[in-house]
Amino acid sequence: MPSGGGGGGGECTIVWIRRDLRIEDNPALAAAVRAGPVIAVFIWAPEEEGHYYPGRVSRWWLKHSLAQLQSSLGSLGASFITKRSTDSVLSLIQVVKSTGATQLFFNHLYDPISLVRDHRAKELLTEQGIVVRTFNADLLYEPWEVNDDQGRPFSTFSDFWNKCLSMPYDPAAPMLPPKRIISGDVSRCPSDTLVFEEESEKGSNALLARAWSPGWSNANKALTTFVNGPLIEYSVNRRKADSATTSFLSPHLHFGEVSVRKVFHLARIKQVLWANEGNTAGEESVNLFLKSIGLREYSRYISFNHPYSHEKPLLGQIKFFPWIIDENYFKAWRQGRTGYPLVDAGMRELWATGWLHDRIRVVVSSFFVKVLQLPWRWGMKYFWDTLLDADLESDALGWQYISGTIPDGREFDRIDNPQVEGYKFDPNGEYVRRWLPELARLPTEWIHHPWNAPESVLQAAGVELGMNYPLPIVELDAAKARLQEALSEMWQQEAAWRASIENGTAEGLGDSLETPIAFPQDTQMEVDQEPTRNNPATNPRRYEDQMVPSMTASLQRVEEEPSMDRNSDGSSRPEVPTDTAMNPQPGRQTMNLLQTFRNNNIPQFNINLGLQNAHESTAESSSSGRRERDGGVVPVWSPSTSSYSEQYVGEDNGIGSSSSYLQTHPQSHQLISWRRLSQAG
DNA sequence: CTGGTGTTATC
DNA sequence: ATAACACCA
Repeated sequence: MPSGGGGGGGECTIVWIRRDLRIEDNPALAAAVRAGPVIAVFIWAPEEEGHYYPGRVSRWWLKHSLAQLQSSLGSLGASFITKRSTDSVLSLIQVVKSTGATQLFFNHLYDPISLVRDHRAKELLTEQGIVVRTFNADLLYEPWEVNDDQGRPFSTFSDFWNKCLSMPYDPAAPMLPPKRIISGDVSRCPSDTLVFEEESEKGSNALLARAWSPGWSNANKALTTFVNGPLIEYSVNRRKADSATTSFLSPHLHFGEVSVRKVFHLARIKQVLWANEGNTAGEESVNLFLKSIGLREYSRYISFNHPYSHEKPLLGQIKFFPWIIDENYFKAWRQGRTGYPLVDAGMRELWATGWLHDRIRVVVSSFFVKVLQLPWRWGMKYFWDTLLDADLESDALGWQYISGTIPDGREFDRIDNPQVEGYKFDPNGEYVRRWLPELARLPTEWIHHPWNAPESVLQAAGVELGMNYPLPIVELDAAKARLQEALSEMWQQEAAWRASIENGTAEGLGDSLETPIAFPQDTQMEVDQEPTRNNPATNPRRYEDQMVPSMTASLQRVEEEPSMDRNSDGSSRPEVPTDTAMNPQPGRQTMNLLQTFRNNNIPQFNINLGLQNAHESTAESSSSGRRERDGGVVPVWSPSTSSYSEQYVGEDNGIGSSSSYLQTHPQSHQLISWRRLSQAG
């Protein structure tokens, strides 16, 4: 061990590593190295995530990524401490005390739980006399940097992204990794052994290593491979359901194994190159790829400005939507037994591999919300549990988009036709045949709508509808009709709610309806039967394995759900002072969030950063240029920063609308405006 | 030029 | 679903 020679009883800096598992372009690490002796710390406290205890494949990734980081840090000379904890902040304090460290540096995160935890970390450690500095490592621009002409946050993606692409200063250039790190003294701060996978999960996890290589250096390889290969064809290939043409960077990016800024810069370099060659297709490919990077940025932006976006719709009308609470639907969807081949193929792939092409994610989630009318949070939770790149902010954005609950989301009344989508994304049926062996012998003509196939064709293909492959769980026409009914009920309820607000009666109606539907509690989350008879029998347990760990974890805390919501509900009106006196339940995670919002006016966000030099290239100048922006502020959501939250009803004041449904429901908008006027006057 | 038809994207 | 866009007669 490189021991604490340089540190000598203190003066060292703790770098708190989280989802920034890299040594390259890691601003907190770089700054710490510059400041003197360094101790890197990783704290595993999954219980802090509440419902969002990481799923099996996600934990598998983390385990391997962490191992690689640890060995890299070790070879640079740094010590790496790992701690098992149920309270990260307390553990941090212990680490600081036992190492005599005087500084704590870490990089920003933007999910709701981190916003609260990191804020608390900063407060408590500052109280202890520790210098706390935090940095932007996860985004091209901090959420508070990207505003419209009036200094307000954008509410649509395209506006947001256009602004990002035309900022007066470029995203910071990526920094090189430190050449050598002097370690602080860790002799009095032992590490805990971290356990990321249960015995029962190991078999299933072994399969993952065939397809994926976690870790920062593998992330760099994946990036290089992509930028030098598939990127140029990205635009042409993006329509294919086969995932072979995507960047495969999302899990790497989720864990911060590679910096988005590096991704951005490398892609941009290629773009300039191709533009000079007159390769417009290549140029366009980069635009499209960067757009998906932009969506990731936007998801953080949304999460920062609306910290409940992972559980509450941003447009509030939807809270009156009569969801169909049907766990059999839910189960059929998870098992890939809906009777719609493209949907089922996607769900089987997700189940088996933890991966899904973005297109297919849209197909299956849209089916979930619009055809099955299941509550979107269930679907999001399942994605969380099963996706290798599960990411709270990105997934929340995705599901809200599909559900039509953000201003630029899909229309409420739009139902995608899986058959049509099937021929679009999988014209030859290869994808369906790969994941639905029971349909493998069906001719392409019928592969996406076997229910229409002549009996003779089905027989020849060995398909028995209702036996080895289901009939459609819901007919599309029926789904359309049912959706229309549900929507008109939603509008009626909304109108009634507004009317009752005006009368000053029935104030609570909206609240009671808004209680989110708890995640299913049944133990039947595991698969109770073989999904298909013909499925490859190579590893029949695989299906069960996939299900058990994650959903079991959610079970343990399902009972907390209602109170959690009450909290979130209270915080949704942070501007209303009378509310502050109510809901005192302290000690709850979300309560902390609530308290933070209320007690904390941290409006120091709109720092003008016009001074940024776009062309810093060395670590030194780069971070000194960045110090002002990164040095002190821990991102914490505060009502004062999002004046435009008024625009959303998510926040209970019933304002806000997407242009698309404005047109179809002008009366609703009038009511809203009227109410707004009456309030103002 | 113009209207008709087909294609594509929508976070 | 639908609007923007391209292409064509």
